[in-house]
Amino acid sequence: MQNQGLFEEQDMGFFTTFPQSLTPCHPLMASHQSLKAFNTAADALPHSAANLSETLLSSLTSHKHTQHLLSDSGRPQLLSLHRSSSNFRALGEVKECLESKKMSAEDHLRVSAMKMKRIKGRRKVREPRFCFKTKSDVDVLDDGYKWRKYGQKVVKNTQHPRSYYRCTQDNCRVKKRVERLAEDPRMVITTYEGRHVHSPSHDLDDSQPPHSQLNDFFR
DNA sequence: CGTCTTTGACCCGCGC
DNA sequence: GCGCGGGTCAAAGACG
Repeated sequence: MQNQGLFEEQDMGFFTTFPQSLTPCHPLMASHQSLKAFNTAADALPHSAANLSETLLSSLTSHKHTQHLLSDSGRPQLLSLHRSSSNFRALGEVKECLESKKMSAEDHLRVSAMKMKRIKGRRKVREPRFCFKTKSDVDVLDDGYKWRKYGQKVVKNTQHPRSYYRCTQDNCRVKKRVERLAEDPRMVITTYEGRHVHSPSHDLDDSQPPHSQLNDFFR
């Protein structure tokens, strides 16, 4: 999907909930799924929401990690309980959400897509964004990339400030926003904006996909 | 000394 | 036009 001229790309969100006990790999794995779904969904624009939902669901079910879990759905062989449970939960929520079409603000998963909007008189391009909700004590989850904080703001009607981070890599304009849910301060909402043009900054353990694949998440 | 965080100021879009 | 609120900038300080 391209931003051309006077268009503004609007929000596309993909929320999911992860297990309470997190290790560095979990947000990364989860973001893999989210991004895969996100990228596919983004490519689906400007199709209808129904088409998008189908595309999103098929993307999730076709993803190899998910497929592995699905094929073993009776008695899954899991490399990591946390990682796989997050995959499972994400997929389950997508299905539930899409089938019931109940996507309230309380849902842990939210899928939305809107058409491109023409902006008159100014050039405004918004990077693709996606976000997810995590139950965690720490605000900043280790997603393999290095971030520098460049701002903090108290958002109206919330008692917790929102933090703004930029990827420290040169020429990489990816940003992320971190805030705590007003209704449940244990939940951290992380919003990524843009796509990385490089690999994660530190190595991951053997159970992780190779860097080329990781890099592909944000391409 | 280099890097990162903090934080007040500033910018800009939007609603009234 | 004005005020509000979200997002960003940048100077100063903290830290290793």
